[in-house]
Amino acid sequence: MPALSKRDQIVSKALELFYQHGFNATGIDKIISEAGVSKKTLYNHFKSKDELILATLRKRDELFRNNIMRETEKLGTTAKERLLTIFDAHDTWFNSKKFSGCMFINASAEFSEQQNPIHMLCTEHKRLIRNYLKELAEQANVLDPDLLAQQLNLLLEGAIVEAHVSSNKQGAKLAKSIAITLVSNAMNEAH
Amino acid sequence: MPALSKRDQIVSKALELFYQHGFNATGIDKIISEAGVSKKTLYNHFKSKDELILATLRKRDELFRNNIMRETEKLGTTAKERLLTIFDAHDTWFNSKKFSGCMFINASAEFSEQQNPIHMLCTEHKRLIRNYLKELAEQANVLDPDLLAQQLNLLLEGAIVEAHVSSNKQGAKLAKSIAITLVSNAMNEAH
DNA sequence: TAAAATGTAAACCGATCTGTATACCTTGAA
DNA sequence: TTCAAGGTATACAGATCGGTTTACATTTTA
Repeated sequence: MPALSKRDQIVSKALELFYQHGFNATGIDKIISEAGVSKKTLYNHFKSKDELILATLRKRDELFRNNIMRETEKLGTTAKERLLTIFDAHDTWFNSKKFSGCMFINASAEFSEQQNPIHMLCTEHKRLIRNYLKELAEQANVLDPDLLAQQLNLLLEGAIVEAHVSSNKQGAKLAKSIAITLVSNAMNEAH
Repeated sequence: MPALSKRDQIVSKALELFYQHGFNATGIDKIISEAGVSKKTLYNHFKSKDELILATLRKRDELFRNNIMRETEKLGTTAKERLLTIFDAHDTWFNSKKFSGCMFINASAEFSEQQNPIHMLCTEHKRLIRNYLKELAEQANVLDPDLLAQQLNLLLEGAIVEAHVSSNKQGAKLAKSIAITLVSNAMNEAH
């Protein structure tokens, strides 16, 4: 049995190509030739390119959140610390090779209709990130966990855009410094 | 003489189509048929599709910044006020019909290589927005205008992404509430 | 009024797109 | 050992892509 199933080979390569070059700019022929798989095999596993994109983004969501959460929780011990170390985790990501922005922001740019299943998956990804922040905020016992989660999420998204569009690697640190104030205020309110 | 030159007809329609459907997803044939112009005319004015995209984004930059600055300065009188009314101006934009995110963030998603001229134009647009914020901050006499400009710019970008990816129309108000704190702190430091 | 510039419509180019079909091969389990 | 499942390679379909060319019409200007 191979290390990766054919399906996983396809998704893995699609993940790489879609992320680096975009969705409309990446053809099926390129994916199959680089994945070393026949076209029939691809269409046996996925009904259409859109289905492949959806499967790819689902995988990306899983990998990305696992990575961010692992890194965040490695760098901070308490929930309060982790509300800030998530910015350091993003900093690491921004400085990684082949960083090309947030794949879900990128997908939303190409599939901008709100009702498009691909766009809806992007919305869901952002909700899950916000929900992770909310859980941390609840554990940190702040007064309004939902508000703090929304605030920090907005800072993260601003930092991601800065990092990608403007190649500004200071975005994460800048966002973190604002976050420190917000977390501090949210804690004081709770006491 | 017509109200619009052929060139302007083309750019105007390209602006609409590229914004709504993306760059790679919008073909030259669609632009010329909707603009009511022959293909030869388009290629007389633009050497290639990439050149048309560049011209379109230059026009978008001009229109967008004019609109945002006019609205910001209509809603606020002093520079300090305007550091906050720019968030209201964005709020109005988010709630406009056919809002599809920031065209420059969208373009950066499809042309993600840093050295690509299209990507570079997006970087420049963001720099000009940040520069406008810096000018306002200088006029408001804050201690570190450049820092405040970077902070507020990051908030604006976070709000834009929230508005587009998550259809969250509260992003502008959320960002503004954070901005109030930042502006207030920046003013105190200066006295 | 004649010439030059700019426009149109449409055919055409070769490449590429998503998706299907055909024919053959390999592999694992009954 | 046979047979079905799932793999390969390749050709093909019909549409569309960016871009060029041709032939003709209109407009502008000298």
